[in-house]
Parts: sequence; structure tokens; C-alpha cells
Amino acid sequence: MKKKGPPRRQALSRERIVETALALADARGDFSMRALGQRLRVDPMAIYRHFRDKEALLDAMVDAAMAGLKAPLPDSGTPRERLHRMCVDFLACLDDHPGVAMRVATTRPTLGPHTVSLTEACLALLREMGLDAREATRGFMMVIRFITGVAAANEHVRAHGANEAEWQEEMRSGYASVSPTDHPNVAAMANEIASLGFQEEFEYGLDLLLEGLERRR
Amino acid sequence: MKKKGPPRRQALSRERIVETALALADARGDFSMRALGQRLRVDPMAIYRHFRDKEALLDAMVDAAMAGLKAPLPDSGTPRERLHRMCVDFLACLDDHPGVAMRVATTRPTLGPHTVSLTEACLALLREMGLDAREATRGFMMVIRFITGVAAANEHVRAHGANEAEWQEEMRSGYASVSPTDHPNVAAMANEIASLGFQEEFEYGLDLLLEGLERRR
DNA sequence: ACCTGAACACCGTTCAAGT
DNA sequence: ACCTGAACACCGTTCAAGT
Repeated sequence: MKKKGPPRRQALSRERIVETALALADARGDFSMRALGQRLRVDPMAIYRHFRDKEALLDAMVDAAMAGLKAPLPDSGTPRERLHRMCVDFLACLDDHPGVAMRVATTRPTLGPHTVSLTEACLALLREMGLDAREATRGFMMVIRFITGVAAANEHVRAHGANEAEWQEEMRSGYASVSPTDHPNVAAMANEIASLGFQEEFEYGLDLLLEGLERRR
Repeated sequence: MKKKGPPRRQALSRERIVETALALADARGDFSMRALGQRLRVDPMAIYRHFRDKEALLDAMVDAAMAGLKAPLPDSGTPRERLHRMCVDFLACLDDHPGVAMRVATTRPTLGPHTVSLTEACLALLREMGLDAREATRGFMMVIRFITGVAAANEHVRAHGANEAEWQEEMRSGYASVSPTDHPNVAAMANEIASLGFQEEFEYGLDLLLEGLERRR
């Protein structure tokens, strides 16, 4: 297409902005319009030609992040097993994009195509599990809330620059420091907390939810 | 005690700072050290005499917010019923302090006395429900994650200046706009979403969790 | 001991101007 | 059409100074 001036730096585009912003947010857990402009080798204000404000850019980033999900999973296994794997995949995707995770599913629903596809797949599996439209809606909301809560916790751990083992040790020593006579159960938790892996804990909770939903069909 | 100089404005204290900061955060959903200084009629830097940084102040605010919980509930009802009411109370408390809610329970555990008391009461009820120390720990974490997810969603609605009815209408029209042939279940959700109250939805999910935990004892 | 003020290194965004 | 630069109204925090 047009190609007559000096080579000039890559043209700006919605796609390139979103991609770069996502990379920045993934690395730092957050990003500023000014830092993004610098990374794009462009005046920060140039971005506003493509997005009305930071909020609009974040919305686009959320949907781009959802594109990182694996395909809606092969048809092997029961609907419940497939939904389980889908949720695990979804959480992994949120964990990959900490700066953006909390906006997912707490935002108004009119998100991009990837988000809608994910929602559809999730609802379809709930229906296959035997839930009616009303129950599937409730089940969907609940699962989203639970996953969001877990993602928020994971994000918090990362924001403090800790890995899982360091965090567990901080939890353990914190709980171990309370008075066992005043708060016996909190004190006792110190012994349990270190042996509960983040992923195991998440999948345990997920199972409980899905089992409960299945039983109420 | 000391009372000789001119009346001068009220002396600064950790308590007064926390109280004012909480009021500010509750009203605006967020607060800045500079705005807090202004409200306290004091140079913003004066606050740093009492808290090492904003993070430390937020930690104190979280525990102060937890003081707003009703008493650990009377002994009427089964352990599960009492735990249910406690969780409802806890969520209401988070909803009262949107600017602070997301820090709760995603933070390191060494929080203040009110937070520890809440944790102890919750664990004790789980034990009364028949769970052992390990199961109670997992159950506690799951319930916290779920409540945190719901609180995050509620906070998000408020941050957009919407009430429940407005939000539901935005959700409904959003879901109603997707193609019913491409995404039948998403489209169908438009009809259900408006009839699910936030509180009803929360308590439904909570019941599912507690029922599941009780069954696994 | 406690508070102040200037300063530093940041923000998101508007607006008039450049090419 | 697209990008720039100065400007506005903000941030949290450090540091030297005041009382």
C-alpha cells in the first residue's frame, strides 16, 4: 500500500497497541499510557487516536487475553470433566495476564468475540450437565465468581513479588504467630496451609461447585 | 493532658487517620494521601509520621473495616446456618467498604485482631460441621475466594456508578445483542439474568459450597 | 516530637498545532 | 489522517527544614 516517505517506524494500529500493552501489563502487572507510548516509540497521545481512553484500551486487552485460551477442548470425557478442564484453562489464562485478570467477567458483558465464545461454551456444558437455562445462568455466575476470587488472590501474591513457596511460608509463619489459646483453629491452620498447593486448592473448590451443580439438576 | 498552646486543630493519631481514610475511601471508592491530608487539615506528609507508607495505612483500614461486622452471631441454628449468616454479614461488610474490600483475605494473613477473630470463628464453625483441620482450611479458603469474587463484582458495579437494576439491564441488553444462532445459550441468558438478584445469587452459591463441604466431612 | 514545603519522578487527558 | 508537545490537574514519597 502507501510506501513513499522514509521508512518511518511501524505504523500504529489497534492491534499493535493492544499487543504491546498486554506485553507491558504482563511484565509489570500494570502499565501507563506514557510507558506504552515510550515502548511504541510514539508520543503517548498518538494512542488516543485509536482508543478513546485507557478504559477502552483495557477492554480490548481483556478480549485479546481471552484469545490465549486453548480451543474449547476435545469432546472426550463427561460434560462435567470438560467444564472442569475449561475452568482450569481459564484460570491459567487469567494468571498469564495479571494486569488484566480482574477486569474479566466483572466487566459489563458486551466484551469481544473471544469472551462471548468462552461464555457460550461454558453455558453449553452446564446445559449438557442437565441444568435448565436458569440454573445454568446461576452456575455460570458462581463459577466465574469463584475463579475471579482465586485469580485475584494469585495476582496479589505476584504483585508482592513472591512465588508460591515464599507465600505459603509467609502465611504459615503469620498464622503460627497467633495465640493458640485465643485462636486455636487459626493456629492449627499454620500446619495445614503449607501443604495445600494453589492449584490443588483451586481444583478442589471447583470440584465442589461442579458436583453441587450437578446434584441440583 | 497537654493543653497549653493555642487550641490548634485536633492532634493527628493513627486512629483518626484510619477513620478519616476509611470515610474517604467509602465515599469515593478510592483515596489519595494528598486528599486525605486535606481532609485532615494537615500537610499530607504528616501522615507519614504515623504510617510508613500508603500500604501500611491500607492494612490498618482493612482491619478497621472488619470491626464493622456484627458480633460472631448467636448460637441459634446449626453450625452451617450460623456460618451462612456469618458469610452474608462478611459480604455486607465488604460491600460497605468498596475501596478496601479487595485487599481483604488476599493480603498476607498477619492482619489485625478483627480479621483474626473472624477467621477463628469461621474455622470453628467448619470444625463443628464435622470437617478436620485440613478440610476446614480448604473450606475456609474456598469460601473466602468465592466471597472475594462476589465482592469484586459488586465493587465493579458501584465503580461504574450503577445500581443493581441498571446493571442487570445493561447485562440483559448486552447478552440480548449476541446472535442467537451463533451463541444460543448466551442469548438465552438475557432472559434469566434480570430475575437473579445479587443477594439471591450469592446465597445460592454459598449454599452450594457449604452443602458440598458438609457432605465431604 | 511532630509537622511543613519544596522538590522529584511520575500519572491520564485536553487542546492547539504541526506534517 | 495521523502524530506531536506543551500544559493542566493530579499522584506517592524523600529530604531538609522549621517549631
